[in-house]
Amino acid sequence: MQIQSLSQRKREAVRRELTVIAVDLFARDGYEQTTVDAIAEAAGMSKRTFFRYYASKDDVVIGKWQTMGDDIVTRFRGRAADEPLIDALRAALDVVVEHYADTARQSASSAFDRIIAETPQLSARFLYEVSTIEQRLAAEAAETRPEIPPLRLRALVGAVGACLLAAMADVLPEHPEGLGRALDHVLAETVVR
Amino acid sequence: MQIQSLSQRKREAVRRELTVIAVDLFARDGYEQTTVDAIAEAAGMSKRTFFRYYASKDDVVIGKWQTMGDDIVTRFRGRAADEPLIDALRAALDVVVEHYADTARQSASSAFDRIIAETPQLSARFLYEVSTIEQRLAAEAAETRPEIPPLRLRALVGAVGACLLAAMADVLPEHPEGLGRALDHVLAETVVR
DNA sequence: GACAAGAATGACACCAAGTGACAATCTTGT
DNA sequence: ACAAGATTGTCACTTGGTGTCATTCTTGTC
Repeated sequence: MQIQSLSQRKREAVRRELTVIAVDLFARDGYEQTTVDAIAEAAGMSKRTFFRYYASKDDVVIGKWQTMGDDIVTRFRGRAADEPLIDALRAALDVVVEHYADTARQSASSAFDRIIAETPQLSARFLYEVSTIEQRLAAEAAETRPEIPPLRLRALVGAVGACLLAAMADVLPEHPEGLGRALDHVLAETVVR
Repeated sequence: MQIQSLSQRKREAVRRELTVIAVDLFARDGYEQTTVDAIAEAAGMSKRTFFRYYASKDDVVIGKWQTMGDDIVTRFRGRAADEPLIDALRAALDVVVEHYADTARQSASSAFDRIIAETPQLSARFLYEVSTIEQRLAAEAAETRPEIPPLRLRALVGAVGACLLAAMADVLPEHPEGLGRALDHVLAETVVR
């Protein structure tokens, strides 16, 4: 099963390299202080070429959450339609839980998160990505569970998302591996089944 | 009780005028298509002066939610500490409910909302403002209700916020006056008391 | 291995959002 | 009327981002 062409794979490699370089600079000098010119120069390319790999400076940092969103939606789609909605959503969010449980990329991941948290512009973009994921999940759920009214659907998905964000804020800085447990706990505590 | 100085009041008047002019242009030509130069010219001032009244183009549209946030936090602060947290939050959100129930400024308000909804950049900023309000509410609640752990606090506030957003999306386009009822309904349905 | 088609790159000019600095003008209280 | 302080305009500048076009690489093919 060959999904990606060779050129696409190369493109992904360049994007990854660009991300590493950029995040390094962001961590060292701050996001706003780091110009796209500086990133491009550090990566040995022109500013114009940088923008052919990333549509904006934001995307370098936010990209991770776009792919995470795709994975979450995909996993949600794999759940049975007769499973209680909360459980299906919780299962889909294992994508995030597993991501943070992976100790290998832990330091890299926390660098991303710190940059996002420190930069209002990026925090806003991040919340927008989250809300996009929620919308996709709600749309998906509307098809598989037509008996649930849209308002209830949106609220439930949003509430579960809020629990994830709360758990992340509470747990990630100290013990990221405890995210799953924290999420289960807070979910049971605040969202009606 | 004179809180505002005369010059501050004048400043507010200019800001309001600027907002009206800008939102008109946004509604007519689109947010991104409308340059700050165009707004400033329409208002008879230089671009530089525009930026002395609003720190960014976004703020013209988002400003409403900043003051709304202040009002929500203020009203929350006025609730008794022994009131169940959900009820206190719900009461604070009456600021929003009342805002949309006011038929007078209804068309103006929906113009704002449409511009925000149509512009990803503004949607992101809007979500950021909402999360700022939630953080303020959580911080406030942490003081008055020290017995509730921070994680639970954040999750509850976030879940209530998600219900508000869901209710707004569901109800505002057709019957904005029904926001309060819809919020009560969805809140009872999805958030654990 | 040469060669043509197509993709990736660089260079350059351009636009729009902000910002800093400074001089000019307008409001004030006296 | 006048001095002090605030408001404004002008101008130059930085930065993110885009359109265009010529140049250079990659390719698959013969």
